[in-house]
Amino acid sequence: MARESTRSKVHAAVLSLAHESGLGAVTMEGIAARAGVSKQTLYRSWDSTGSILFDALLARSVDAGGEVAVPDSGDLSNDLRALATGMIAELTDPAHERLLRAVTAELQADDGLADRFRELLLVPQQSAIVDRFRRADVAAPDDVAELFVAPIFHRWLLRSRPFCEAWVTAHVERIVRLAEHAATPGLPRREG
Amino acid sequence: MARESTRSKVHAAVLSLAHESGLGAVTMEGIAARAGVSKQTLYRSWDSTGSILFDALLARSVDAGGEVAVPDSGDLSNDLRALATGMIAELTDPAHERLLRAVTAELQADDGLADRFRELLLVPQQSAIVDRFRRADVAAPDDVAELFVAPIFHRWLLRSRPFCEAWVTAHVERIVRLAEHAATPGLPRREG
Amino acid sequence: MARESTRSKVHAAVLSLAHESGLGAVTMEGIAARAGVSKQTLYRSWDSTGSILFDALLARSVDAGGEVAVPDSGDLSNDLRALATGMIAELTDPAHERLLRAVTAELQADDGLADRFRELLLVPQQSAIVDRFRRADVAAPDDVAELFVAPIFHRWLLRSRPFCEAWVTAHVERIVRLAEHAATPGLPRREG
Amino acid sequence: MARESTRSKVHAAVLSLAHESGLGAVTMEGIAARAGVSKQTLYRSWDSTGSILFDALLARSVDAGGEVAVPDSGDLSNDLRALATGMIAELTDPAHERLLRAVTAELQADDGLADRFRELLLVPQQSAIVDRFRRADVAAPDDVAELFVAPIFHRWLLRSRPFCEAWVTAHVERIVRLAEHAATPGLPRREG
DNA sequence: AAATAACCGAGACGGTACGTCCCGTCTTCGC
DNA sequence: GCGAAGACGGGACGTACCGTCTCGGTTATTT
Repeated sequence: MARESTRSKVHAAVLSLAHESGLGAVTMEGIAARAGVSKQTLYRSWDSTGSILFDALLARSVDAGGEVAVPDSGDLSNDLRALATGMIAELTDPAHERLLRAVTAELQADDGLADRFRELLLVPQQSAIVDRFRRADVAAPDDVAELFVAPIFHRWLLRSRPFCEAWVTAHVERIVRLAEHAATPGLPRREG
Repeated sequence: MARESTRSKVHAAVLSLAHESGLGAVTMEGIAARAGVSKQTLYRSWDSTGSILFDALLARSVDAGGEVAVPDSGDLSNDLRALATGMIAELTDPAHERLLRAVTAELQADDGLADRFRELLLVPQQSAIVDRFRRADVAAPDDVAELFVAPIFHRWLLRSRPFCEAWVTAHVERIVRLAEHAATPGLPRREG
Repeated sequence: MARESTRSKVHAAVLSLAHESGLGAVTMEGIAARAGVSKQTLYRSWDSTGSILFDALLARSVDAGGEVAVPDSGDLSNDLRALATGMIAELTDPAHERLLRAVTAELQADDGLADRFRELLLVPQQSAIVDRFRRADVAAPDDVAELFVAPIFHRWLLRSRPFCEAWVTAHVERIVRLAEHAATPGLPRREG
Repeated sequence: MARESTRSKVHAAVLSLAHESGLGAVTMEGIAARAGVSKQTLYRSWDSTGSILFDALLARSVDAGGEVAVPDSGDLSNDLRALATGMIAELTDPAHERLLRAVTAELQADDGLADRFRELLLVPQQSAIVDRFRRADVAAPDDVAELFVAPIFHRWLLRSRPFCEAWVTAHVERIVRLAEHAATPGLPRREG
């Protein structure tokens, strides 16, 4: 398997290409040229630009300390607001956005990639959020977490409505209200 | 602009190609060949396969009676359940899914296409749903409608979790509960 | 089929490449680049570098007036000497040799090319020589012509022995002697 | 230099590849794989597929008893006919032809290979034939031997005319006639 | 017998060329 | 005079070999 130096050269190349020239400019030949690597070396380790892109994202995420840090201050509202703000910041960060959209686009056509994406990035991240709800004794924490996260992705993926501070506040408030009503009744809750 | 017969031949060609051979097989040359039309004719009316695909989807949607029929029986829960089931059925219909995913993927890279998509397909559909909530005197009907729709798209786009009947029921119940609490208080509601 | 200007650009390119850089440097990509032509254009009209090379040689030969000029002064010895000297000059001309060797090498591996080569270049040339012998009333002119030509090619192809003036003279003398003995007896011969 | 077992494995590999898959299929990588040898081992001992091919042919020829056996029954005509028939059989033997053509093709492009080929295979073989003519007291035995051999190679290399029994007979007869006239006059000849 | 070197298999690597597909433009020719 | 048919320059695809270059794991001495 690929030498470590090769992998990192390739990762750097694909990230810079995706960032500066957009999605369509990410080609196997372009990556090879930018990384100073032969095409065969790419094909030995990856089977598509999507794989490389995903691998690069994953490596970066691992380097960056790995798991998503879900804040847990005891105040659910504040924590969710911070979380939402962070997610939005990451999704709309000009340095990342094109890259993330590229991967999302590839997911639509490549089932294998979608599987890896789900298992390695989506599930861990979502689990962390679910745990935060569970710690707040929310019933059906999976579903509530999804309800919290989905509108953010929806707006981003379908560009249906722009993000704004007011909406984040209102959204968090709605989710918290829902969570309270869904909280297991009769049990002392760690937080109010 | 293209002759009507040309447009329909092209629409038929692109739909059949997308359906039978997958996303990658939709090329300008392929469409031209399948439609019995010259490439120049395609380029005169469209600028990418995404445009053609989108145009075809739009035409089909118009032919099919146009707007999404949001049920309005007076029973919000039943109506939402029917609506959700219908959306899920359309999104996962093997005859359409590849096509819809193809367009979604193109949206990530093509801002102009994303704009047209939002204005011509997304907004009308979403408005109809918002209207349904408004008719039920739900406060912030836009946000609630989004909260209703987003998890469905989220599951479909990121393939995060499969669809199942039980989830639909629970999801609708959660949305309705939220809507009730958000309903403008003090006004007689058409439904309970 | 290819535009005439394309053909001539390609011919010029392949001839110059073969001349200056040797046999191995003649590649489809190289020809395309040198000719300012796309690879697809080459593949539309030819299936190998050998075909292009052969086509170029043929075109050049046609442009140059076509058929081999076999001298016919009435003096068989002198004519044969001139013919042999001309053939040797052409085969060893530094401007052509690599090119001719390239084609000869390709003939060994490509039956179709060998057929075309034989029919379009070899047979006409050989026929002209046979005719010269026939006009001298030589019996079995085909075989004698072959006996005349073969050693020249043999030395060239297998590099068995170098060419020199003395050998040419001796060779021609031997062939003429053989031809005289083989001449149809009892008939007045045009030449002695 | 390579271990003897390696050499023979490589020879076997290259011969079988050339035989079964044709000239183009003989590659360094293919030979290494077939022989169960690393590429580096090949490059340590040879510099091209042509070298290996030639080396294999040479080894085979040495194994087979080495020199060409030129028949010497005392009857020049019969001996030459046998010799010609043998050469033609070898050249057109389906088991060898592709291989021999491959080497001949390589000779056109590789001067060093051509030198080795001439010295190690061609000269010894040709000398044996020259000796046969010399024993028959033929004058200029080199040239006559060449005249005898050249048409056979000519027909084979340029595929100019097919081999047939009648031609062999006529060819031998012509050569013998020429040889008689060229025989040193006034000396008793060992044969008539 | 253990130490030491030479050799070898395996195969990653930067490259070049292959032959194909599709891009978007431009030209030709028939209805 | 419009439009199909398709040639054209170009760029990327994925593959096959090239010749070079480490790697370990034998072999075969050499001590």
